[in-house]
Amino acid sequence: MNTPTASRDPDLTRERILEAAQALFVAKGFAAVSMREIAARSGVTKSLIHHHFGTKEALWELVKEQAIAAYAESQAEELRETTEPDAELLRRSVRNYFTFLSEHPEVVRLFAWTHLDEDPRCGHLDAELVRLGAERIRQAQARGLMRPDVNPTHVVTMFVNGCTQWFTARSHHSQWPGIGDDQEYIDDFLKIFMEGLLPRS
Amino acid sequence: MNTPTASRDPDLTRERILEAAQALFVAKGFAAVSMREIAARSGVTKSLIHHHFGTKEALWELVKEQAIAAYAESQAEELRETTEPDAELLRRSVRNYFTFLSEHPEVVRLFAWTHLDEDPRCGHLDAELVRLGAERIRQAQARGLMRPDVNPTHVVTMFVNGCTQWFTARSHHSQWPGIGDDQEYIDDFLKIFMEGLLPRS
DNA sequence: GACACTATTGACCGGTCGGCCAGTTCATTG
DNA sequence: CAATGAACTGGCCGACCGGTCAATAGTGTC
Repeated sequence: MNTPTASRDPDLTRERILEAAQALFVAKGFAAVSMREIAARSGVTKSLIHHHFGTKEALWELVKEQAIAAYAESQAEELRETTEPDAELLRRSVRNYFTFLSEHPEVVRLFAWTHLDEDPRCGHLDAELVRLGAERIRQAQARGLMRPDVNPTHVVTMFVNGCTQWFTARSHHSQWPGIGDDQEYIDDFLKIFMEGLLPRS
Repeated sequence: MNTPTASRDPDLTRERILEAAQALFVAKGFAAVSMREIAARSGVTKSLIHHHFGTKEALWELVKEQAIAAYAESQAEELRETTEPDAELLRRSVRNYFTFLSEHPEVVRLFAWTHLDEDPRCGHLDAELVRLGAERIRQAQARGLMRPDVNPTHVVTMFVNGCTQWFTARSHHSQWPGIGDDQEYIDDFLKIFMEGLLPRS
């Protein structure tokens, strides 16, 4: 029988441990989480976590890799749709990126932890994605649809930063007077960003 | 005599402890730093740190407050110069903000840690600064110098985010192909940002 | 039904943690 | 020159840390 009894299901166990570890690491970071906490939350023994994943570091790396993989896959899918590289495509890409982050706060926080660790791996993982995005900007520039006097990679960086930091620093600027919600912010961001990218008349 | 001997100078001692604590907290965050590390780095006993600052949490809060205060003071000084609120003022403000962050990486990192702690205090500390900045944008809009169809607070948020995340996520996008240095990035950022803020013809 | 294998447990290890406290040293005050 | 109080030290506490290990309990195979 390939349906394991409820009492012993290593795959499910691994999954439960990973879920608990992700939730705790996302909330408190690597150093502030103990293996005992993860064990308690996932309902297994600490020893069992070591049995399945080795060290605490290895578990942390796995959690990060999962999040980065989810991010990379989502963005790769986005870029796979080969449309004419024009302003409309860029506007849609920004909106999709923004929506993805809003729906995956765990990715946002794990990225933030990773940045503070100065772990460069997530950088060269999406380098290819950025290269593709920048290439499309370059094409749009060549066709006269966007101003040619800005570095295409900086255009990508600017929109990624504008979206990411909105969610990362939410607790910060949510208290600023007059600030709007997600939709209002990204709408204003796109107004300024897209208008600023147009070629000068 | 009011010049204390070198052997016993509580003010200097406090300062040395604060310096060591800041360096370590900035580099590794609260949870990953031990009181013993801070003691070793500042050349005093662990007990003495407790004597001067109480608990580890209190020391952490003090380090954060110092950084936020340095930031707030720098920006308040910037806004105190009452010039005509036009596009040039905004451009200069962005450059100054960007330069400040590049010269104070410890502030950038402490802000990032604070965001992950979801500590809202830094948000309502600079709320007044943001209010002032947004007010100037509003005036420029009223005079027809900037497009009126964007939330002034979002304009401030957008430039703050664009600058902050550049330094926070440096280890990330420094590996992206074709990325430029600080000056090249902020130049391109300003090209797009300032152009996008102009009123439509 | 015997066997091998792995998931799972609980006890245990050496080490580090933040904090406390009794005692000592020093500078100032009257 | 006491004496008061703050600066400062070293040792200690109980709790918790990540990790190991031998033993147990199921699971699938011949």
